[in-house]
Amino acid sequence: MTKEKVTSQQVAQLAGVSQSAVSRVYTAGASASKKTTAKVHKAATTLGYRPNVLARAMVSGKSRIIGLFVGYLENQFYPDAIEKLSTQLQVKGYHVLIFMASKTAGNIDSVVEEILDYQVEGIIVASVALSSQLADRCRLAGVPIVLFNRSQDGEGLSCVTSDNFSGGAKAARFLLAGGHKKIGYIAGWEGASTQRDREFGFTAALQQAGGTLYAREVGDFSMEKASEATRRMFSEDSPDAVFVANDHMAFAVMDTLRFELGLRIPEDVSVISYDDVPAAAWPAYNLTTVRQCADQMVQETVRILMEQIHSDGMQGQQVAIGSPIIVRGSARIPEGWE
Amino acid sequence: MTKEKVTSQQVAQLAGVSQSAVSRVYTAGASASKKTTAKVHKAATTLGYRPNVLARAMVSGKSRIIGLFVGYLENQFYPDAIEKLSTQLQVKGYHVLIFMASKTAGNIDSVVEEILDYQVEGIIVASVALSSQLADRCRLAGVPIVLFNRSQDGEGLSCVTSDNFSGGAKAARFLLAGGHKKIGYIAGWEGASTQRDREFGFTAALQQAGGTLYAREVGDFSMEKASEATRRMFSEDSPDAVFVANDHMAFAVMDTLRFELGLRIPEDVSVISYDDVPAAAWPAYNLTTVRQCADQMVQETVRILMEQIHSDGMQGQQVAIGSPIIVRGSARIPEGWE
DNA sequence: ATAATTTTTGCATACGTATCTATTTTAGAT
DNA sequence: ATCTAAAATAGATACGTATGCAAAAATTAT
Repeated sequence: MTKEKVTSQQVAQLAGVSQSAVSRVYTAGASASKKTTAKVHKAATTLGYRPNVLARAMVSGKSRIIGLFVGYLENQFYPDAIEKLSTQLQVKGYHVLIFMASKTAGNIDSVVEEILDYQVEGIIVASVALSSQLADRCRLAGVPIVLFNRSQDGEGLSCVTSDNFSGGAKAARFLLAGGHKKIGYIAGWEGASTQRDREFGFTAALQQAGGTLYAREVGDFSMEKASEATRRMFSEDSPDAVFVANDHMAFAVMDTLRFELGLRIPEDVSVISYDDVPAAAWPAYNLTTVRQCADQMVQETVRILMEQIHSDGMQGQQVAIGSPIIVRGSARIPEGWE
Repeated sequence: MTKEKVTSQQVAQLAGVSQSAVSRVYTAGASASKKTTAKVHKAATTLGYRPNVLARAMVSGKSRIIGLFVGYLENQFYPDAIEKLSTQLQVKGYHVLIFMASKTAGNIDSVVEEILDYQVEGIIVASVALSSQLADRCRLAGVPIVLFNRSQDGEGLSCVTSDNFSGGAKAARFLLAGGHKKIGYIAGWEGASTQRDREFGFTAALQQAGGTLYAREVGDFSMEKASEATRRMFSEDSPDAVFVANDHMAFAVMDTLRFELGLRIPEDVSVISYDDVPAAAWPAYNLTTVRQCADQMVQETVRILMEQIHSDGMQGQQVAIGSPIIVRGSARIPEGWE
């Protein structure tokens, strides 16, 4: 490889100025006369010079890198979020270094260390739980963390979620208003705050209406396990409606209900879930679901992260974005539902 | 933020050795006695020291960063590939800095410049075409490029694709063997090599069998446009089979055929496509499709990239991975198909 | 025109690490 | 124990940039 590294030194020489002058031309808010700026720019373009971000990071302490720690991308919600996160951060001059938690030999701890090795200015953790030890480690290193789509009590960590509790409650009220009496729930992975809060909200609203959960199975946010959960739940005394903890599982649930158990949706059983990923709108599923507004969640995540980066010792912020129910055709629509 | 930066200098002091000794302990293949190594490790753990990747990058010229340039993540094939790419590179000690091409204000050129600013050791370009000017720019900077799921003639660029030509031909032969006479094609974005090669292979196999394309519409790899294309194609003299340039569009095509046009699949019309993304296996679609083996493609991509990084002035390599047809239920299965 | 400011500039240094060089220590051979 | 070869070490330097400081130039006020 023909490494031709153009440095500020070379530009300075060609432009007939000092290296520091070149640096100042490329540093926002530094003083440089119009004449020098012009000379430097001309020399820079002829040489094809661009500042080395890494060298800049060394001396300034600002790497312009955000570490993104993500568990898996199978659930469409995450690629969608990554795309939005990356795009928004790109606009602000930051870039995303991605770290997969999943199939790595190393455990979560070692991945966090790897992130810190890159001197990231902030970390976004999506769909992964962080030990308080790791959180402390980052705090000590002065690297702010924002949890995306997970909340965590007691750590003072910033997090952005949808309002899972009220979203779950909305799902319950929708099914109740539709006249359902035997309502089941297929849970996600029980270690997840999203799972917990959605279920709490759902059962709370059921109980408030004098109802109770008719059946419950666990699908672990996996399609395969959701299918199995569905088979168990509908082996006898089938529910007439089921709330699934996220869309990703709901697709498996619907497929199992229709193609294995021969049930019609929503005539025989109503299905409602959570997220509103793109596929939920596909006619094959036409899924009634509680929308998790990725745009707003991303926006808040970026906002908090920027605030934490630019101010010292910020308090953690917990944000929950409103989650509207999107009525489609997979669940019986209550009479006069506006 | 309480910035506590632990440096090799501090470790050296605590361990009672020189800074260069600390460096050598953390550098593979450098000489350090067992005693020193032990002392350094002890001091490092008490202080919580880890080498600064950026500083290391400065002097060694190795950033351990791979730039990933990606167009959009809506098509499930890409998140899947990203996950695999990131995981494999992570194992090799590299990490992925992601750049979205899509909704950025800046054009492709400026994004490539941004990538180079980070002194990446290599670039993977997924689903984006690169001007020869940009390719030259990277060559000049000594940064190897591998095109993922795109090929480009005449540039000497490395690329990894599936064997789109033979894959397209397989699709044609499958439909022909199924007795179809009126075969349509819904094309992807016509600037894409994948689109072109799949169509070439498909029509070549049709012609070899004495057949010809009955209808052709363009869907631009977008679900919405694919739906429109389907409506046009089936407005009169409907085909009895259709090859769709990728799964992502095929879902829209199937939904349109079933829910708008009231056609049964495969009884009224056979649908076959390309990629085999996870959703293709979902019972709602149960799509017969040509598999693009993401695992092998990723493996080859990483292999080529590593070769280019570790050897000077490598020739570009073009790899096409075999693409088997995955028979499911969306297209009539020929008699006696093995 | 001179003095008082402000702006611009070059020089030197620092960021945290790897690596070259010369020196010292250790091990091996006699 | 002495000499030789090998291994380990400390010191110095370099990577490419930003920035504090003092000097120089440009601007403004008198």
